[in-house]
Amino acid sequence: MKRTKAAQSEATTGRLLAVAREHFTRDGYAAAATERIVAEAGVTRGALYHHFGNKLGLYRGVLEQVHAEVGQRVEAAAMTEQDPWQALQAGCRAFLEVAADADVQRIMLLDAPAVLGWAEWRAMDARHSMRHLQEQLELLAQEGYLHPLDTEALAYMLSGAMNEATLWIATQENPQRALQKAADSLHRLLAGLAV
Amino acid sequence: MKRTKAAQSEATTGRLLAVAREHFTRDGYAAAATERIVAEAGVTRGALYHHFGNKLGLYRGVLEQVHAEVGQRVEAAAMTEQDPWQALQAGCRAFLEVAADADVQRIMLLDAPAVLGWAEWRAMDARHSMRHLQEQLELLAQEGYLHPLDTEALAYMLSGAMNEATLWIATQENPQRALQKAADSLHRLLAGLAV
DNA sequence: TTATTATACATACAGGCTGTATGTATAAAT
DNA sequence: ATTTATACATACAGCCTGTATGTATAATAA
Repeated sequence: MKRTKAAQSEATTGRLLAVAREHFTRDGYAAAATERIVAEAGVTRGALYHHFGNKLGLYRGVLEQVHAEVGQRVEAAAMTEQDPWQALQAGCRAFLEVAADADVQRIMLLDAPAVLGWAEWRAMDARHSMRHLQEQLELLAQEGYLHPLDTEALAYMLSGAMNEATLWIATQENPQRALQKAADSLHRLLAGLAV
Repeated sequence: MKRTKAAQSEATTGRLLAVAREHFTRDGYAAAATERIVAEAGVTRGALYHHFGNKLGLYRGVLEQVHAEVGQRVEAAAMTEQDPWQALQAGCRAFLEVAADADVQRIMLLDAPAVLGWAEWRAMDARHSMRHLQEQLELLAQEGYLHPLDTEALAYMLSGAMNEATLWIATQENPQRALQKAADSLHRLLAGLAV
């Protein structure tokens, strides 16, 4: 069986990313051993270091996937609404639902800031989910719906509030109910921004 | 020179905590080597494991200190105001200022959630800073100043917003100005909660 | 006062994990 | 057909944590 190098490479990196994602979710970054990841992926650590450079590189790859998925789903939800306010609300609500996944919580919210540092973590987030949030806020501001505030500061604070909310929701015995409470609270907070 | 065991113990744990705090702040939890910490503290790893059980135990000790300091300063600021709304605002503002310290940012905000897990991190926070926040919200709710909302959900979201805000502020070239922007935004968000 | 016990460490060792250096087979390019 | 580059596998060195064991001294009991 002959395979092209590109195909071989893609197959290996794909398996590594998939297995690593499970391990990073279940064990966390520190306790996830590269030896166990590569064994489950059917390769050796040589392959990992060839494709990703080091353990951190593999983590970046996984994190990029998670961020991209979250960003897509949030954007999709926001785009169903025409009214800017409704779009913002829909996007926020979608985030609260999407971020309920264990992968998102452990990898993207809990470990990533400590592993990559806040700046790199935020930079990656900015390329995906949070960019939409700030754009939406700026749109509202330009159309005069918003009190005169710094949209950047606002975006970070709202993002932080939602991140914390999803982690809180996940610990509640009735997550559905907790989600509603968080959404209500968020709704009220956003209401304070409107003129 | 004869020393009592209790005094000896206190002196050693004190030095270990002080040195560890510096290392955890500068290097982060993962990269802080116990060997280097004990060397700088003038003891061996035997002492560390005797008093703190393991590296995580030492981290818990440091974190408890940081949390306690932050909690005290926030409470002190809040207590200067009589009006519940003013007290809440003052406490929030104080937190934004106190959490500008590198120790607080790296240890308490960035690493702790990943190292201890969200539940234990929040439990420790609840015993210090966040307890005041929720109490204040409940006070406001009971006196009818607040829209009917879940104060627990609200407390987590506001806490998350402020945590993120301080980390953002620290990256801005003009932190003083950024602090003001964040405080303004927070003020507006809180305004949405009032009836 | 003396014998015993418990505390506060120091030292030595074992195991795990990351990163690097090196070797090899095969696809791609010349 | 030969050279080169890619995609790995293997072996090794170094660091770091936790544990097991030894020891001196303060606290306690007899």
